[in-house]
Amino acid sequence: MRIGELAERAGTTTRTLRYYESLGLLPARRTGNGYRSYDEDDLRLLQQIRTLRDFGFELEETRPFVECLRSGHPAGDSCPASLEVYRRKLAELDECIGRLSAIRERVGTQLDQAERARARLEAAATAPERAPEPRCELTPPGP
Amino acid sequence: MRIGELAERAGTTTRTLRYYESLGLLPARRTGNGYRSYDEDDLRLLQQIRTLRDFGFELEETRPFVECLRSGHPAGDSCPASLEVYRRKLAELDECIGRLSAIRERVGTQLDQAERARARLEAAATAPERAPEPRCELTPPGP
DNA sequence: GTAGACCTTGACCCCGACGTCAAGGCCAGA
DNA sequence: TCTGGCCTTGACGTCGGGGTCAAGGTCTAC
Repeated sequence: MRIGELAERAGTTTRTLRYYESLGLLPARRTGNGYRSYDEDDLRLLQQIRTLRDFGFELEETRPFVECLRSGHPAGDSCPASLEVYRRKLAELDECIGRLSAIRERVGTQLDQAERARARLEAAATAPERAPEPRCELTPPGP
Repeated sequence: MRIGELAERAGTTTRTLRYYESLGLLPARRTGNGYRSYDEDDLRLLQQIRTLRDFGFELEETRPFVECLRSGHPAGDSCPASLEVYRRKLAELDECIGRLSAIRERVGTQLDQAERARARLEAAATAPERAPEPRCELTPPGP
């Protein structure tokens, strides 16, 4: 199948497939006229990539899974390297959730205090204290 | 005081202050020779901005707090607009934490299954199911 | 008068994962 | 033959929050 069909079947765009190819993540064979040519196995690789991306994996982190599938394993996570990525991701998720929860706590406290201050029609205290270094990206997915 | 001193006292850089000025977030007066000139109030505004940024607020989200302080209120969160931002942020945090927790769950499950499959020396099942649309940025803060 | 420590604006660079042209090649149907 | 729909490569834009020059102006101390 050609690039347009693969993109459609995987629910993505041709631009994305060319980008993956440029990373060496999903190389394509070529037909006589230079068109990219894909088969059902490529679709499976692509689905693996998209699935992991939906889980918040970076593209580079999907590479072990793709390699694993390509080397004949039945699932992308049948290989040790993939399991290692899973574990790293779990740790990352835990840390991120922990940070966000701590911030949530502090923001909630600030809101409570500020609301009470307004309710009492009193001047609020000074600015909130400086947090040590809590940064996880919070921005929701772009349009 | 001039830009260098303000930057140092706030623990940031002159570049950052010029950037904030370009956004209209922290405008500066000018002395005769064109140098930027700041006072203690500007330091307070800047501290408010940095504090909120440490909480993961985007710069635009700090604007209501800064406006609030500039209009004479004792704290940046003394104004309704600021409280509104607090509430939005709380909702955002809750959603983000929820998403990440759900993903954590799924990744954990995947890992368990894959590990058990390997332990049994059996082939794992097919690729993990497609998640609906769970994207929070997970990347840790840059260096 | 001159070093050097500050300041000015302008411009380009970074990250990730693509989106969005632009200019042109290939192929099928009417 | 021509139109329209695919495909190709290449190059630039996006977003946030600044970093990092470069070329030059200003002030203070010696």
